Amino acid sequence: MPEGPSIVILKEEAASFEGRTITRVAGNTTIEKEKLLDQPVLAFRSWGKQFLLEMPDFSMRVHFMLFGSYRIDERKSWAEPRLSLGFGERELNFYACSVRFIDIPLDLAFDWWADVMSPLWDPLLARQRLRSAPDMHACDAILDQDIFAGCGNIFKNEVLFRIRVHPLSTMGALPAPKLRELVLECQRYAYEFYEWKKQYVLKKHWLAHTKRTCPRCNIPFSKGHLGRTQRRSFYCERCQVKYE
DNA sequence: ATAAATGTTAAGAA
DNA sequence: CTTCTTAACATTTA
Repeated sequence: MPEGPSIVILKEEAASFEGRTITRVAGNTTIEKEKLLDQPVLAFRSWGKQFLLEMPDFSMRVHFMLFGSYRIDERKSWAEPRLSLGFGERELNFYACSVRFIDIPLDLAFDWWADVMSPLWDPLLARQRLRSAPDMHACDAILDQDIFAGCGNIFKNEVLFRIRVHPLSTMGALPAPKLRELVLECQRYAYEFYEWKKQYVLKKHWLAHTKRTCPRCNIPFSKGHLGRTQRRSFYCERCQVKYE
């Protein structure tokens, strides 16, 4: 469940808890969860793949990593929550995630201009950051949370296929219009991802991720664990241009 | 049924 | 002081 748009959906699902006070705390996390007791949650926010609970004097961050999940007003019968927060008769349950306190104001803790789903998202800044890393491969660039907070491996494969850029293209070699397209497509795909995910049709719209053949040329996709990150790439050698 | 996957971080090595 | 490598975490699906 972990890419940026999924966290935005969680934030919206949790919005009805805003202003409520935490009355019960449980879970197998090793952080000092008792600190949360009697705290009013002022806001639920998200930055990239991180879900944030903002309280008067501190905040909490939940990162779902690869396997994390959550339940609202219900529990998994087969798993103990990492953290369970009771709000009177209602509750939020988080499983298999990483939780951590943040002791500085959230506006200072994160670079809000780097989050592709933030209203403050700044494509110019992203382009500058890409240009300052000319040797960086396209497959690593999209996964870089300092540049594209919220984008994950599905983004990488879908965005590069859509803009016809080979994953091993370097940022320095991309023509300016392509670089611009890459940056804009990351944001555009984020909102498509968000809509499709809400309608439970995300996978149906995958053009490259996990696919075996290229829907444009019908030749087999290439697969490989490319770049610094070694995450799996699905790409078409014929229609995705390698700029190097 | 064994492996691999929408991900990150900490620790140690080079 | 970087930069790289490895392991750890943990659940579901193919």
